[in-house]
Amino acid sequence: MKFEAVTIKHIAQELGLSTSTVSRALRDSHEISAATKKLVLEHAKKVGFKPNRIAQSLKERKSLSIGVIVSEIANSFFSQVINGIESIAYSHGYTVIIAQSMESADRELSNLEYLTSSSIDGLIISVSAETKNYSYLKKLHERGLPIVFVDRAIDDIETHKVIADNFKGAYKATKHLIQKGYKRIAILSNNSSLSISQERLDGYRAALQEAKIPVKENLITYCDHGGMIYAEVENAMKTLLKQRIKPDAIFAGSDKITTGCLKFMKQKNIRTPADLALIGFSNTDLTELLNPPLSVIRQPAFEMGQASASLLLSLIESKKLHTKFETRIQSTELLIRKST
Amino acid sequence: MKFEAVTIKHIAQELGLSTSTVSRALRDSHEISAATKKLVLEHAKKVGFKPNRIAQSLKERKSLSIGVIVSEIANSFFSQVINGIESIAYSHGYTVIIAQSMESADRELSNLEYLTSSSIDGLIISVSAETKNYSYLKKLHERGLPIVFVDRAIDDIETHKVIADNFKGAYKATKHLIQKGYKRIAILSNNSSLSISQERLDGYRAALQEAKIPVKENLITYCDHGGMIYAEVENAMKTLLKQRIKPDAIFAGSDKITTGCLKFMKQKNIRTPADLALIGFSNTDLTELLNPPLSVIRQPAFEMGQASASLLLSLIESKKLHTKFETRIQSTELLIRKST
DNA sequence: TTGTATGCGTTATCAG
DNA sequence: CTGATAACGCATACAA
Repeated sequence: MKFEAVTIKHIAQELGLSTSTVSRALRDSHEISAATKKLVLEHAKKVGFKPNRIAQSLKERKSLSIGVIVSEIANSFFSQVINGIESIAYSHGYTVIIAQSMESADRELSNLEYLTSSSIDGLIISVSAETKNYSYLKKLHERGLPIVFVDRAIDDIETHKVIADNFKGAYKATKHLIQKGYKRIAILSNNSSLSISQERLDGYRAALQEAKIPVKENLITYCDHGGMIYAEVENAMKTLLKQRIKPDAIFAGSDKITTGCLKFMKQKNIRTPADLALIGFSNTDLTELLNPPLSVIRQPAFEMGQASASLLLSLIESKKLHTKFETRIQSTELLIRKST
Repeated sequence: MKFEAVTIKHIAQELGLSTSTVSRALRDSHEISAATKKLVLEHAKKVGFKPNRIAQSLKERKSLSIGVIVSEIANSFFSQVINGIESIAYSHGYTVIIAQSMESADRELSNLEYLTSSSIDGLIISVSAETKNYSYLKKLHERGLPIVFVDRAIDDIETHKVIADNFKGAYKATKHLIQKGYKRIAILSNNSSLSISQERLDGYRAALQEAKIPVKENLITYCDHGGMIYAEVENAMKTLLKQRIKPDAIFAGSDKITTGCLKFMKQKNIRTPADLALIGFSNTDLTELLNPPLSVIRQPAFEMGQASASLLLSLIESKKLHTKFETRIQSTELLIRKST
């Protein structure tokens, strides 16, 4: 900050003490007399002293701050995750530094370099859909940076991963559609290189196979940026609807894809479920207000954020980030609503 | 970060140079020979040198980071604002530190104290609905901390304020309801101590007065936490609907209040606009997908975030934060949709 | 063109 | 119990 802040030195001068005495008094050291402590503490409060965290960080080699990289803040799933992270971090005296990759591997890398130039104690990341080369991230981890993955993880890096049960979510959603009598269930998947996409596809396939419905490859489409670009969804839908035998139900593989589908269907005047059934991942609470309300798979985003932050803080404090590695899975709920 | 990072000192030793030479070479100083520069730069790249931002901050007395305090991250309006802020900050090499007040004055103060302990170069804040005492904020500003208000400002503090045209937005929305023939238009306002609430109420009153419709105080209700607590909205709605002469239209004064109203009406099976018309502030794109689509007043949240960040950065760089003070108003759009 | 010394604010070590 | 001093990593005024 530009403005003149009160430092330990000022207090020391004004009180005729040494900086070390003041420092110790402020930290409530046992080797300082009660009288001096009282004097220093009262004066410090009076002049509004706040220890300079930057100087503390430099000395202690930690910053009491954690970095968070998500694909997009203005995405209800991620904003809820961040909310959870912030709530835990706040209660432990940590600052949260936010960056967004906008699904770009370049931006992700640049954010990574920036955040890790000795200014964060740990990192929570949901990798971008575009990321193929994670050697930099891996190197950071090997060099000792505590990392926790949330939602989108990299299997190669052995650390905590906080992921919803994507397989089960997708399985249940698909099964639900099957039970409703739908036979030609198409899926608009997120980028195929993401682990969550694979898990969701697996769940989708499993449900179909269980019902002895053949998995048709032409009913599987991909939105490489997770629907962040509406045209992706539009193209996928158009392709699907152009086929000789059209799908009778759609399974949307991400939050943005779900809203994209809704938008598309609205535009084309395709009613759900009458003309085409729709189900998808979604974390916005407005889906229940639609008419008819939309059944969705909701991820426990807030809780996932909280879990990631707790795990990260424990990694930071224990410093044993390679020894006890575990994956936490939190379950996803399928919210069945009238429409689908 | 815990792991051993490469410092200037290491490079200097390995190259048999002094730290100052290395430092200057890295900063491309003109007083360093091309040969040395090349040597240093190449070696630095090879060993993956990243300047320690904490040390730089301590030295330069600035941190290249800005603090952001909003009431709640997982609120579409604010997450869009943050998105805008981050996009500008990123392109200027600044880090964004996020904190949320959850509409609590206490949390706001504690966040403020934390962020300003010499670790941010400037602050963008949307004050909490609960905040009455802003003396701490004012003191910070007087002591030289660059501040920009976004959406919710404090008039007393003379600095940039990025605010949508709330008066016009509310005026247009109310006028629209009047033109549709509604006569008993109720308003669910945000906390009355917020400037935006007053502006919106003024717009509401102006439209009514222009149409010679008397302003009835019993049609004006307040949700003190801006609808963050659903019970607030529920109570307000129940109160309104219990009156002898019920309102025929509702004007919701914030994002959360709007969704709260939608939820309430859904629960009680009150159709809009058939039973009760609804219009409100909202920044979620799902409102257009409702059936019928909901007319809303949308704030240019992303742009407001961008504007705040630009203004803040100019304040930080010019350092003349008290000399040229101005308020930027960005207009709000009223999205007229089928339903209302 | 390069090196030496100093300080940013804090804490820790070592004396006193 | 308290004080002087060094150190964290970097940048710069001052010497050379």
